[in-house]
Order: sequence, then structure tokens, then C-alpha cells
Amino acid sequence: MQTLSKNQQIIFDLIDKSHEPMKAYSILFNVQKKGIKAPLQVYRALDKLVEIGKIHKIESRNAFIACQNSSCQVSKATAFSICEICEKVTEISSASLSKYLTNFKDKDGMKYSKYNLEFFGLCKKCR
Amino acid sequence: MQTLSKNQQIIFDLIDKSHEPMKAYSILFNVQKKGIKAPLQVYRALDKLVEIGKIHKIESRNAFIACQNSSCQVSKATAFSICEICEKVTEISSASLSKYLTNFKDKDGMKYSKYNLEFFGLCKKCR
DNA sequence: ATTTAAATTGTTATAATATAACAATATGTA
DNA sequence: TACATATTGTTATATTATAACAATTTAAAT
Repeated sequence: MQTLSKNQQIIFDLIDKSHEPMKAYSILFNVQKKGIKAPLQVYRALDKLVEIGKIHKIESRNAFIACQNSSCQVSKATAFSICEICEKVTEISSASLSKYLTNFKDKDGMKYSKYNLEFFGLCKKCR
Repeated sequence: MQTLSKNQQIIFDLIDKSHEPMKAYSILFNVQKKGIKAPLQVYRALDKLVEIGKIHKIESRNAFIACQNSSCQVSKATAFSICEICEKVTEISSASLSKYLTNFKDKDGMKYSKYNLEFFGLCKKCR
């Protein structure tokens, strides 16, 4: 359990409070009153937070959400569901899914050290 | 089997010949001699080619590769392996993987209409 | 063949996302 | 304390992607 630096903590708190993925420049806008003025300050904190698994990047959306899985120390096996209408994103924590993917070997018998999976569909509300 | 428009064909041919993912502005640079001068012309063709499944976007790399799976009409179930050193990308076509993911239901019993999976690791050469 | 709708193209401008390069300061550890 | 490492601050710039508008081509229906 790593202690976060000042900027990392500010940015993590913001993302963690949000219940939707946040984009970098929206984060920047929101933390300017706390003294974080430049994109690079945001991106550096984001990079670190992703690296230590406190947040995840939703690649198809260029946005970031807090890890919803308390046991997730490092982002090396991530899965999300994304609603194509309301853009709600949920982290999927399914033991069988992660087991299947972690053990997946391709034709050549290659195993992978990391994966990211994004499912798309309509959420309950939007169906 | 849809016929491609002029710009779509030019851009598809380029991507298809390339044996690595291509980025939009690199595509633009390469097709300027064929009269495609503006980013938007490239992005429009890319959008269409993705939509009809002739190419796929590698989300974590903001790059595009030709579909390597002849039966892939529409990009609704895609999986790739990505080498973190040489950046080689291979489309995975595993019947068991696609069956598993296509049938995957989350806790709430929700099924998804689409997914994209990216595996990361080291390819044969780089190991 | 002519009309009409839909798709595609061309063009300029600009928005959104992300990193380079450099200097200073803070933090952890031997 | 000294040293290495991580973090911060700052300006500038690179990269990725879309908005808005007008013209042209293509497909399909009459």
C-alpha cells in the first residue's frame, strides 16, 4: 500500500469520487483550484496511478476510472463493460473470466503477462 | 462483399500491405502522392473501414491494422496480441476464445454485443 | 433516362489528447 | 550527511481527431 504524492492524491481523489470515467483535460479543469495548472502534471499523476493500479485507462474512451476491485494492486488484467448509449463503465470482476484469460495461450503456446478487455453493449437502464 | 470507394481503397491497400499497425498521420503522409491531402479524408476512410470490418483499431496504440481473419465481416469481436518491445501486433483467431467471450455474461446476466481484447507480452523474437 | 437520396469527397480551421525538454525541489535510504 | 530517486513546475510543442460547409459522385427508384 503505497503512499501517494500530493498531486497523485488530489487527482486520485477526484477520479475516485466521480462515478464515471474522467478525461485528462476535465481532470485538469477540476484541479486547477488546487494548484495543478498544466496538462503534464495531470498526465504524470495519471501515469503513476495507472502503473500502481489505483486507476485504469479506458482505452476506447481515453478516460480514467478508479479501480473498483480492492485487490487490484497492479493493472495487468482488466475487464470493463461499456454502455454505448450512456457511456457508463463498470469494472468486471469475474474469477472465471480472469482465470480463463490469464491462462489463455495462443496457437504458438504464447502466454501473456497482461491484458485489457472492453465489452460493449447496452446497460440495464438503456435497454 | 462491399466495394470500397477510391479513398477507402487507397487507404485499405496501404494498411493491408503494411505488416505493422499504421497510425493515421503516417497513413496520411503515405497517401499524399495519391491526392489525399487532409487528415479528415484519412479519418473518414478509417472510420468506414473499421465499420465494415476491413481494418481494426488497436486502441492502446491508436493504430490500425488490416483484418487478418477473412471471415470477419464486422468488427464486433476482436482480440490481439501486442509485443511490448517490438510492437508487433497479431490478430488472434481462437474459436474457443471467441466462443467464451461472446457467451460471457456478467453478474447481472448481461450479454454484450461487442468486445475488444488486447493481450500484452513479448513475442517469440523478443523473448 | 431522370429524379432523388445517400454516400463520398474536398477544404479550412480548430479541438482534444499527449509528450519533450529543462530546472528545481522534495523524499527515501545508506 | 550524502546520495539516489521521485516528484514538481513550467513553457513549448507534438500527436490524434473532429466541426462545419460546399461540391460531387453513386445507387436506387420511378
